[in-house]
Amino acid sequence: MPSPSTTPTPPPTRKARRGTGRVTLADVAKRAEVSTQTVSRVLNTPQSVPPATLARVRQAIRDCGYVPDRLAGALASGRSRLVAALVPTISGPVFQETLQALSQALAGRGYQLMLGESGYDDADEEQLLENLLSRRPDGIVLTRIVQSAAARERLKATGVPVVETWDLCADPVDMLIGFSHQAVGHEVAEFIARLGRRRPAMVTGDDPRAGLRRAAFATRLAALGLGQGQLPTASAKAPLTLGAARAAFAALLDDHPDIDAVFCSTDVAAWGVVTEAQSRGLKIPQDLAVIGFGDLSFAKDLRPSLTTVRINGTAMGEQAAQWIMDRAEGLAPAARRLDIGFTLVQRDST
Amino acid sequence: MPSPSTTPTPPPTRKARRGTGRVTLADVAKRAEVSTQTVSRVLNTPQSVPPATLARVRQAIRDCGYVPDRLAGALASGRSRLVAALVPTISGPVFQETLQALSQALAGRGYQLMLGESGYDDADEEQLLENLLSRRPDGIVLTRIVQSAAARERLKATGVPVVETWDLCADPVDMLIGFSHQAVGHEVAEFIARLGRRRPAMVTGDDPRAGLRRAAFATRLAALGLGQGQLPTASAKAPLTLGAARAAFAALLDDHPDIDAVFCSTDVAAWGVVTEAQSRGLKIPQDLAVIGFGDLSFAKDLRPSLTTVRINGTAMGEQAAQWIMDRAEGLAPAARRLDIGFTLVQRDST
DNA sequence: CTGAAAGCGCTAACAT
DNA sequence: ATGTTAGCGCTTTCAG
Repeated sequence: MPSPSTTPTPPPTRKARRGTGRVTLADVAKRAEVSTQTVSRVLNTPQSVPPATLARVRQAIRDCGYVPDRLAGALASGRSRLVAALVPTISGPVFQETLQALSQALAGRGYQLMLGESGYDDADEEQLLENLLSRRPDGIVLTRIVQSAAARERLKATGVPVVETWDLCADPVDMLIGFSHQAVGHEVAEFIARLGRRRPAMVTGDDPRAGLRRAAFATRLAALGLGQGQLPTASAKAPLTLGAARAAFAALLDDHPDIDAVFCSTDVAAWGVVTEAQSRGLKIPQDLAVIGFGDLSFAKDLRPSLTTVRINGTAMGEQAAQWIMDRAEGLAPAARRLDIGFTLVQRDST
Repeated sequence: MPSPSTTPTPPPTRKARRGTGRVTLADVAKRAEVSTQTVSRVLNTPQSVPPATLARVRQAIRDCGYVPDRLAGALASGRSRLVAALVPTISGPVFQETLQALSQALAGRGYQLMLGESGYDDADEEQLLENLLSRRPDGIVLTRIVQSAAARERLKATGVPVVETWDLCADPVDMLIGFSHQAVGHEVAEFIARLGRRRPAMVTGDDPRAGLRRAAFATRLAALGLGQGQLPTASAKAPLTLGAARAAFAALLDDHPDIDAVFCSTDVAAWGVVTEAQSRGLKIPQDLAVIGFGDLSFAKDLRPSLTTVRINGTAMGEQAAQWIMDRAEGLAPAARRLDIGFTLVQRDST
């Protein structure tokens, strides 16, 4: 069948690619009888378009089933509205509050979260960061301090807004929100002294920050004259599971049956300690005081309810999102730093 | 200081934007004295470049500190290597295994995960999907069946590979991997009958799939002549927390003190039931049989260890990643469908 | 095996 | 208030 007088398909030029077949801005523009620029304005700065045009263009958008290509938009504008978050592990409950707050704060303003899993191992950190950087995120949120010097330099060089969280340090890459793990260790040691316990111990995962808390805890205990030199410690691979914590504590108890207080590196570990202790007929808190870390959602509902160190993960997530979006939109002054502290929540396990 | 004879900055042309100042392919190409094309080949198809050139270009890449812009690459190639995952909530433990498996399988082949949180509410589903689609992902993984008809049509129209997980249905959008929630309900009902329990109940979150399990459970119980008509049920907002489950079960027990078996919509709920029951002096399993759902990592280490329905979340995540990457690379035949089933794991709580 | 040209879909900059 | 032009940084296509 011969085609009508109009030529719907342009005569194929020498080489070059033809479009992907998707509906583009140009299609919408044609339909609404405006320029692509106007359609773009309707999408990005609707207040700069008069109501009549606005309505017409929006109708055209709907008619075409147009979905904007933000990849192309990002390339053209230099803003991806993508934010990368790096967590040691997705399945650990510790950073979930932070992640959730981050994700929600971002989604509310049209940003999208990319998730990267680094493991507790430093080896792949650089590789992973480079992968994320190649996606041109408007910001990167790290749930720890960047370890590798090369990675730190790389990050500084690119100039992406970076927020390090869940820790404090003297020389952050860029922005920093967290608390002092040493201070936690000290405060828990003093708390145990106040309880009158004499033979404290620790059950911990092998991640670096738990190590920081342990060291500070041990030092302050020694200063207070508690324990006998070496702090009895059961260590297991992070992230600790209920079963791993139970097993670790069981072994610890076999070696040191006279322990009367345990500081745990996470609430999950504390839960394991409580479970194991109870199964051996130990009374908590009478025979054994148990202190967790994180104040995860289950801590207050455990039997007995768990004394723990409350960390405001939500605040960190929200603040990180805020800082990054401010920077992306050119509002923020400079590097920022915030110590959000922590709270020792006293419950029935001590 | 006057500049030397060469002109490092080209004279600014009329309008137009100048580069972003970042190192680009062209910079690397200049330094290695090859075309941009060759650099691109080194990055994407190194086997098509002779070793000598390869080495020279790679050196140039290192010297410049070049980080490829995959946003630009995605635009040019039509492949973003971005995969979107939609979960009801980040903080729920149920989908974590799936997410983690997905993330790892993707990362291993250079793909990146984008995370979207839909809530258990259907209202924002379309909005959220459209947001994700505008990022041009190479695939979308959903941890449930798409509810809204409009969203289903939209997804089908775009042609993005879609994997629906954690459920089965007659008419999937595209690919499907999951199990039958009805079958779970039936099997648990029969199991309870075999245990000889006469007064079963349910503690459940208010999400649709838990509802499916409950309905099937209730129907089969009735068929088996168990219970007295209405199935005693405590329902609370999903995702259930330890505390919410405790409270819900406490209320249920007040109304129905003679309950002798409880099927819970998640292991967390079961944990709450166990905790509340024990705090009231009930013996498990003697006085009360408790059955969970999910076989989360803590289930086997609870006291008593928890009988539960094991779901292989890792398999779903890995398979979803595989299917999507295969499709993105043009390998896969067509829509696919897989029932991965489930296993009733019998432990000490029954 | 290597390069030149064209263009992916969009937005910034300049014009009107 | 709206249109025109020139790219963003990369890959595809085609030619040597």
